[in-house]
Amino acid sequence: MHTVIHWFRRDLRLRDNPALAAAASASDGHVLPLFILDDAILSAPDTGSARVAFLLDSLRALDATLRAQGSRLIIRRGEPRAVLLTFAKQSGAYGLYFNRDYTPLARARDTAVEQALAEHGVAVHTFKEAMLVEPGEVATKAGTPYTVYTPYRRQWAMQLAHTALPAIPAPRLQPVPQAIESVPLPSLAELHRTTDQEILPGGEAAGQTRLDAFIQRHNELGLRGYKAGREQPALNATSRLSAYLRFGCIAPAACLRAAQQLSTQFEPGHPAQQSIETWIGELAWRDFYYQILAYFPYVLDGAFKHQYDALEWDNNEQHFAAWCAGRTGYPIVDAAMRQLAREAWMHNRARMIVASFLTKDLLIDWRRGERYFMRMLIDGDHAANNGGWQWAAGTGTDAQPYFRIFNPVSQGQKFDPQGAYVRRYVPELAQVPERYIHTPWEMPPAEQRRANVQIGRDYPAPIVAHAVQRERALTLYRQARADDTQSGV
DNA sequence: TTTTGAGTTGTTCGA
DNA sequence: GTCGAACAACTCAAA
Repeated sequence: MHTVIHWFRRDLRLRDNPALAAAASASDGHVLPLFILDDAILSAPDTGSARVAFLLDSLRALDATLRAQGSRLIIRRGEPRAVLLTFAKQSGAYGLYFNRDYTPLARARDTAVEQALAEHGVAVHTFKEAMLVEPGEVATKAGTPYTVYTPYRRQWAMQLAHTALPAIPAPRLQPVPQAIESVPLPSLAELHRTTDQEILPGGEAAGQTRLDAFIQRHNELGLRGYKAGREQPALNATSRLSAYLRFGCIAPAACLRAAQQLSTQFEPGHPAQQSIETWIGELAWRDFYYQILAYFPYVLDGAFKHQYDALEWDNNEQHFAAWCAGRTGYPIVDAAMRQLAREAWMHNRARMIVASFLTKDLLIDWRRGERYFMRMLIDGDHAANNGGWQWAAGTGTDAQPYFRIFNPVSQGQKFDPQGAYVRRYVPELAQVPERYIHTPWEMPPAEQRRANVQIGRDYPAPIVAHAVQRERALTLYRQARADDTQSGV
């Protein structure tokens, strides 16, 4: 026997999978494809049902693809280290292959696994897959990790410029011996979960189809029009690949390759080039925040800039509940929160608006919002979610954001000018005239009657006054900085 | 070592 | 309505 194990984790695909390809070539296709349902993750408060549903769907798709070529996905349940030890012993595998993960918990888990298996004579091989440029591959001249995006991005691009990204085909795998047991893939209900959220179809084929469509679309809804279209949450002008990237249904390398390939079809200086660059920048942001988390794991518990741990939040529970429910009285905020509840996904512009609103208007601790997002989002990713929230809260890596307090009215007017996004997700306001769509509380009573909505009854009046809260937030942040200077940290 | 330029995504005020 | 300046001071990265 010369069997090896490929441990699927966040790489639920066959193509462009370096660990899987290496496992197949080392074993002449005698690969045992394994996924471990880890109860610690499944029952974590951060783990929402939408994400579990997407995971299960992706696992089903993976199993179907494997079966089509005579193999199958082996499912086990339990603590990964113990499961892998038993599984390696039972199967007689001499090697374990997996792609690297970078969150603190994942790294601790993987180190323990490597150690335990090495002690039992199983060689462990790990690969770069989830990131395009790993921590350590770029550093400042001083040898420190980058904490500012722009210079990071420059180096990141230089690094990639002399890295080949050849497509890795799906390997041919030999059938898994009958004797190898697998637990059946549980349903969502069997995991004691339900969701009424509209979940995207999981799996490699669905992800690839989505990427192809985004690359090929010729109007402002595709990659070539991304730079302009991406700013309007009412348009489906983003790739919406986040969940597929989150679970590795699509490879970041495949995304970059597709973008670079499209770029060759346009002259330098063509407007499409800017769109392509902007979108590649999003892949760089992803790596940037992974890298920040890898080097500064404390960001999961507190502010990247320590002085902002001292912020004295209001943390008003009723305000938090209203924010979650999409009943703040600010239409763009409420539309976004209802999109999240309905679709387990939110447009990126909208994420910034609601995050700014929670922290700067409601003065609620960004970690409350971070946790809620993690629970609700189909693409919830610890690194990216944390980075986004810290950015919005002004506690993160960005250098000068203290005055960047979004005005929920002007953001709405700027990025949802006709109110199409608001009308789609806040049906109470569907008939409100354009003039009032982002300020419904200013509608005279007669106008409210015509629009079939009474503010304060059918739709809330604003729960806070933006101008007042903005000043309070500025004072709060000023205070935290002043305290910090005084304490001499 | 010291210095210099710059920092994802904004808002408001006053001319 | 449009436009430019102001909004703290600080830290990072590189020369």
